[in-house]
Amino acid sequence: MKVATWNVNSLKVRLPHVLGWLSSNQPDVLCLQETKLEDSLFPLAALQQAGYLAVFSGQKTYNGVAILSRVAASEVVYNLPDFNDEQKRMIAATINGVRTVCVYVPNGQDISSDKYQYKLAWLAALRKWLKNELVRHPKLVLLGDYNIAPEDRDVHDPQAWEGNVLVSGPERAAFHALERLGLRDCFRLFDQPEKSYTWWDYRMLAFRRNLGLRIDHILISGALGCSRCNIDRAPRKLERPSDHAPVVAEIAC
DNA sequence: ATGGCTTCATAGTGAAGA
Repeated sequence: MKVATWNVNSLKVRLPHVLGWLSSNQPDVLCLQETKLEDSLFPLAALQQAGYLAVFSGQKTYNGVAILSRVAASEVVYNLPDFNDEQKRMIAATINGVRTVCVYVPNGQDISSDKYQYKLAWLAALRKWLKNELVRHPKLVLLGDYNIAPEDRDVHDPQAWEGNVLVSGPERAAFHALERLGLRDCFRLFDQPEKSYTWWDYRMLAFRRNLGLRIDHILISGALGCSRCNIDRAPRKLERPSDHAPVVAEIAC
């Protein structure tokens, strides 16, 4: 099963890119983040025409997540249970017998801000919920924009980023706590090119200079295997791109 | 260079992202 995750930074603006990417790559599942669309505006018809069904949880202006799939999704959960959250950042569904969890982890803005505390609380709630979810669904994949670069090699300039959100100790500890639930980072199961990133700032010609971070990830539970995982930089080269690139993995039961 | 883009809300600028 080919699965992918992509922070599209507005599905309204990026719909042509998404449709083009689906057509060229033919994934079984594509998780989207930052759709920035109310549910009533979700482009179901256009996606259906491309051969995909969708479940989604969106809001105006910010956040919003969706799971596109060739076959129907079941047992859909919207938002983290037991975590009071206005922001639409999680959707989970079972597809082909695999529990598929799509997340848009808070950015955190700055380690001194309330948003950083919200980010850490959100990650703790995610971990707590996943621990139970893994008991009920041993075959589980967690895809999304984690807004965490797990290691220094995931950062173009670790010194410049030191002390910043996305790389701080507590955020990385939260990522490794997910790994301690038995989840494995598909990307690091294989030899990968050095300086592999999934996000590049729109400013400073960052993409052209490859000044990026690897913050979008696909984690799989122990009951699943992975035969391939890569970052697709192609959509980042298009006109009016998202600032994130898709991550793709081939997983098997 | 505490930002050099981009999106979205708006109707001239400001928040937020990462």
